[in-house]
Amino acid sequence: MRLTTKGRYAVTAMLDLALHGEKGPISLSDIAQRQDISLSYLEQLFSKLRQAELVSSVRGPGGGYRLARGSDDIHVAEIIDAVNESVDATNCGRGSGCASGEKCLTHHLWSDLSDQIHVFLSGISLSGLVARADVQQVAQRQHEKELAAQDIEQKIEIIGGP
Amino acid sequence: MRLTTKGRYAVTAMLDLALHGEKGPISLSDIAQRQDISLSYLEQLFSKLRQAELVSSVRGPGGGYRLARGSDDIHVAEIIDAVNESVDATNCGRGSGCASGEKCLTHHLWSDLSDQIHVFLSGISLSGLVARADVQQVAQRQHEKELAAQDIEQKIEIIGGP
DNA sequence: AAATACCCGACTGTTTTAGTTGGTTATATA
DNA sequence: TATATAACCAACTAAAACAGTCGGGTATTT
Repeated sequence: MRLTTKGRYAVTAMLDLALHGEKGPISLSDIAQRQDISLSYLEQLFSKLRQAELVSSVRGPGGGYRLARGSDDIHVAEIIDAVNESVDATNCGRGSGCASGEKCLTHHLWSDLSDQIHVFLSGISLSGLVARADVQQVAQRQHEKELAAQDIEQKIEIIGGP
Repeated sequence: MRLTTKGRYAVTAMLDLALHGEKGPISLSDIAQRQDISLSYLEQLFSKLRQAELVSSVRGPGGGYRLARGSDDIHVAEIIDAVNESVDATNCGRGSGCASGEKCLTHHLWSDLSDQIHVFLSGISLSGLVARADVQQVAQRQHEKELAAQDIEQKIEIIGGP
């Protein structure tokens, strides 16, 4: 179990899907704009999320991604594991001949704690996060901002588009 | 809150202190041998652990480090935070003008979850880890290994030391 | 005086992050 | 059927973090 900003990006993007994915697939460029993440980086992350069968994709215009399962059935631990690509658990099993548990003792000390963290994050679902009041507040603000941006775009179009 | 092998090293080393620190200060070279971590790297980590006032040091021969507080009063979250040097929380407050919470919304989404993880790890103390049966088993094995190593050293000395 | 062991800064090689570039392929729509 | 959209894909880059090394210092015990 590893926790970096990469996992944060993935969780944030999935949370965005859970918040906006009701009416159909969401394009990555939408998520990129709303959550301020580079589009190409999102593509890399979603490639992994798709391999892990956490999302499904629809190609072509109007396409995008949607959650592969219900938001109550997707948990934070899965998302983080999907983008962090397992990483041989610890640096054991290499040169030190750690087979049969003879050496490599530090490994056990940590992996035990790591398991606990994993169990903890497996208990937090996307719907659980969505239900939180503060998250809804943020989503609301993002929605208002989006509308404002669309409004500006329309006005530009009226003044004289390409 | 970040979770990498760096934090694992720090927690493991602190656990070693909790296990062996009863009879006096423990030298870093002892920990380096037992836990198979580079001595110089440990020095860097303990520099930070000392700044965070999680350990205190004794210089000179017979010196080393000891826990600054009781092992029931030192928690995993503190240790990890100490070596990961905070990292401006998230990448906000830089170019995007995230003051007053207007922008930088993704930040809130994540930091909320991050807080939960933090609270969770704040509930796990060193003494809590020490009390675990499997940890004691590992410590016992390490102790036996240590005795065996000392035995070999003695024999070498008898045969003809420097 | 000598050995121990903390303390400190600078340096190195490797891996991971984060992002870029430049495409190809599938598909809805006009 | 042409076009725009948006997923897909691979290779590349800059910057940071990780893990460790090196060469010194300083305090303290024996």
